[in-house]
Amino acid sequence: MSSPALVWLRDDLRLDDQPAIAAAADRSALFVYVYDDASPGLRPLGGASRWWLAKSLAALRHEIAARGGRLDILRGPAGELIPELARGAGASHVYWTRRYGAAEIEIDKGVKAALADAGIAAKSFNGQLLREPWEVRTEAGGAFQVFTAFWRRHRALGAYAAPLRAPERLHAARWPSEAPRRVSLEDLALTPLKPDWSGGLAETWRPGEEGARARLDRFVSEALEDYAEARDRPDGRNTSMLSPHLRFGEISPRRVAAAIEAARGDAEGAADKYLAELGWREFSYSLLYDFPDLAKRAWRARFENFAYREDRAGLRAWARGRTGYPLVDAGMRELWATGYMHNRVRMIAASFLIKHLLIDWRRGESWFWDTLCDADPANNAASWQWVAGSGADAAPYFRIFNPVLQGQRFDPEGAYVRRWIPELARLEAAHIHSPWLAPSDALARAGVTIGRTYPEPIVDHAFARRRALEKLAAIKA
DNA sequence: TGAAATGTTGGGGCG
DNA sequence: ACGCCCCAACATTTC
Repeated sequence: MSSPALVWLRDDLRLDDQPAIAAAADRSALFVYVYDDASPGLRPLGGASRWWLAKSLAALRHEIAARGGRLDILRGPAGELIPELARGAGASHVYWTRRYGAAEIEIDKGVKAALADAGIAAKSFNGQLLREPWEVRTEAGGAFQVFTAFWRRHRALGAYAAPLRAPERLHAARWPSEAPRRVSLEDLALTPLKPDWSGGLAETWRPGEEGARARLDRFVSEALEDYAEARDRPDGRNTSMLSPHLRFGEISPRRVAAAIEAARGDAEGAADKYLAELGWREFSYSLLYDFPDLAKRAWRARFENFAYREDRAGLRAWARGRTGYPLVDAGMRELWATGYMHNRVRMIAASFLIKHLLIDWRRGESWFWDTLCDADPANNAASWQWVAGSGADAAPYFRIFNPVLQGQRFDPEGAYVRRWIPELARLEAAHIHSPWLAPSDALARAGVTIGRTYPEPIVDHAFARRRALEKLAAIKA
C-alpha cells in the first residue's frame, strides 16, 4: 500500500478552495485537527470562539466523511504530535495552510524541520489571505503603514488566483497503530454546559462551510447593491456577517472576492467598498506579520507612555451594556447575546471605553477576544489599536465619537437600540439615544425611570471629551 | 471610518 | 429703497 498524506487542518475548516486538502484529494490521507492548548505562546481561544470551533469541526467532520475521508482530532503540542503521527503513518507528505502569528509560525517551522529529519515532505499553502503579507511591500521592501497605499499596491498586483473546487472524493487512510491517541470532539469540552450561554449564538449562526456559503449568497443577492450606503447602519441586514466564517477559514477570501467581482456589474461602488473591507483584513494580517505583539503592545510606541485609568466599575458597566449610552449598550448586549457586533457600533463602543472611560484598549481587546465569534488575532488587535490611535493609519487622538450623534445618524429610528435594550423599546425615536434628556412625560409613557430601569450615563459626554483631549494631547506626535 | 467651536454668508423682518 | 439685525445654514478651523 502506498504511503498516505497527512493534512493538518487549522484555521481552514473547509473543502472549497482548500489547497491543502486538494493536494491530498487523489490519494489516501489522514485529516487531522490538533487542539493545541499546550504549546507556549499560543493565545487560548475565547469562549465564543471555542463554541464556534466545536460546531465548525463537527460540520467539517461531516463533510469530509460524506466524501469518503475521516477527520480525526488530537489534543496537545502540535509541534510534537504532527511529526509523531506523520512518522507513525509512514506519510510521504504533510500539507497545511499557512498562518501568520509568531508562535504559530515558530511551531510550523519546527514541524517542518522535524519532518525533514524524518524524510517527510512538508508543503504549506496560502488559503487564508488574498495575498501573502510578504508579497505586498513598499518600494523600500517594508510593510505598509497606511491602508490606502497598502491596498493600492495589493490591487495593482493583478487578479487573485481563481478559487479551487472542492474535491468530490477523499480517501481515508487507516489510523496507524503507532500514533498519538485520538480524542473526541466532546473530550475537548468546547461548548458551555453549566451554564449554557450559547443559545443566542446558536440562533444567530450556522458555523461551517454551508452556513458561510449561505451568508455569502444572501449578501450578494440582497445586500451588496446598497452596501456602500447601508453598511454603516446597524439596524437591518446590511452586512455580510462573514467575519467568523472567514476567521475559521470556512470560506476563503478568494471565494468571497470572486463572488463580489462576479456581481460587480450591478454595484461597482459597493463591490469596491466591500473588497476594501477584505483589504482591511489583509492589512491587519500584514501588520501582525510585521509586528507580532500587535495584541500586546502599542504599534506606535509613544502610546505606551499613556497612563490609562484603572476603573473596574467602568469596565464592568461597559462590558455588560450598562453605560447609560443606548448605542454603546445595545452594541455590548448584541455582542454578549450573539457573539457579534456591527462594525460601526464596534468603533463607537471601543472609542467609548478608550476615550470616555480612558481604559486601556487591551482590556477591551481581551473582552472582545473572549466574546466575539469572529475574534481574530490580526483584525481584533489592529482594530482596537486603530481606535486607540496607537495603530497603523489610526484614528487621530482627537476623534472622539459622540454616541448620541452617532446613534441619531446611523440608527435614526432607534430600531437597533430597541432590539437590544428592551427597557427602552417604547421610548420615541426623538429621545431614544439620549433618554436622560427626555421629558418626564415621554419617559413615563415609555415606562422608563432613569437610574432605575435604565442607567444614568456613567460619564458626561462633554466632560469626558474634554478630559480625553487634555490627556491624549500630551502624547501627540 | 468626528465633533465642537468659530467664522462666513445670505435671506428676511423691520424701522 | 436702504441699512441693520437676527440667525439658520454652511464652511473652516481646532481639538
